[in-house]
Amino acid sequence: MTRPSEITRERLLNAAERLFADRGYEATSVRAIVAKARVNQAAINYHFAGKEGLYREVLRIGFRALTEHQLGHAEEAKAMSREKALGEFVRHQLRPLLARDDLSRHIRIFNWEAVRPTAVFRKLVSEEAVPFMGLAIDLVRRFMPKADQPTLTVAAIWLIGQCSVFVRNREYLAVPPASLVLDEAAVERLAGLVSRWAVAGLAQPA
Amino acid sequence: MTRPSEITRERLLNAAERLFADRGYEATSVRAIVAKARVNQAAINYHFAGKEGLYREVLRIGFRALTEHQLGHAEEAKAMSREKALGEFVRHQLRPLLARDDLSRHIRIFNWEAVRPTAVFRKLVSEEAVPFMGLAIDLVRRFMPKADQPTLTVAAIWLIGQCSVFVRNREYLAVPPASLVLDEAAVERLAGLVSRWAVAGLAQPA
DNA sequence: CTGGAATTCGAACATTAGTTTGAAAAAGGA
DNA sequence: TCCTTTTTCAAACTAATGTTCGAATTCCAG
Repeated sequence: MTRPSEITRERLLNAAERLFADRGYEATSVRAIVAKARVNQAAINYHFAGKEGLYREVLRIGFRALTEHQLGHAEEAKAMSREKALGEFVRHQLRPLLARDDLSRHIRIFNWEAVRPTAVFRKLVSEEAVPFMGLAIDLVRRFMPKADQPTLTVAAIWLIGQCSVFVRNREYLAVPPASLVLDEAAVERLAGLVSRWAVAGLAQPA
Repeated sequence: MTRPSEITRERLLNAAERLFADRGYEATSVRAIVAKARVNQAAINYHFAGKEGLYREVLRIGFRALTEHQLGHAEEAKAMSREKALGEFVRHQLRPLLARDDLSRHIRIFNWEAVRPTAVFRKLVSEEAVPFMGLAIDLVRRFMPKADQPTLTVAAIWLIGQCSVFVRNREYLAVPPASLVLDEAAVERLAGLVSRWAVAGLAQPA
């Protein structure tokens, strides 16, 4: 495990994660990545055997971080009321609106995948059998304990959909007609609104 | 207005509309379009002055068809209860899940634009000042008559978001874990679920 | 040190993209 | 029919993409 090569690897992963989060896989060129990482053109192919390999690695890191983050919160979520747990979930999903950290970037990359899944992503999901929607399904189950699996899945997709629409349209929330400021207070308010609406929908009698 | 050239134009518009609806603007190549339309490579540039021009025309047609369709239903919507009106709106938004007609393709193209607006789209919207979300805002206003404009806009985005997530992920609803069949009855059921959930969210006291 | 392996580098490669070109063909009014 | 305009066509062009190449450089155990 030599040191200098690790630096190049790390820079590539870092730069790629940001660009993929901003523009998605296809719209991100290897030249843009190596420029941002300030490494040589051929570095991606040397270290990751191509653009796909680099993306696969970025996805893997994202998977790990997200599942870790979720597992870390799964226990406390169980202790909360279902309403509070859903509120936390929504707040977590809307995090990219405010923060520019690793976790937000991972969520944004997965939002791109929700729009048009890449072959890399689908393969990775099938291989690692990641419980991608597991948390969301567990969550909605607490509101609909007697629902069947398809209904639960639909409800989970529905829940995720109403969060991701804001994340994806981030830039357009700030301009008219929405004209949101998107500071901490505003995102908090937004999370509160969406949570209340979602809870009301899920909690109603079937 | 000569006749044979109109045929080529029409074939291009038709083929382009389908491909843009399936894959979005960037992922659709002019070579794919001319192949599907069975016209010459240079035809797009001759008739529409480039790929962008062709797309602009497709968008214009979509705008017109959708606003017409909406205006046609606006009157009856006002006569309905707000719950019924929202149900119709959701059913309309989910139409691409089932039908493969013009209207569905237009909705799907605008779903692509909701993900990552093209320059063409933004220019067209600003030029023609299309009341794109007007109907959705009117709709949610009936549930929240006292809300301010930003809140109404957020609610409208929220409503559209929870429909479009299903349209965009159409292919993945059919496979596990969702395993939906997506026949007429299933889409009807889905529209019913989403409507009820949305109504419950919007109708609750602020 | 030092010699072989690992890594970096600039250049070139093959492919695909949208567009342009100029000649050929078709169309249609006089 | 003739002649001009419109439309089609095959081919080439320019730019951008991901990848490969071989030489140069750096690294590090012996």
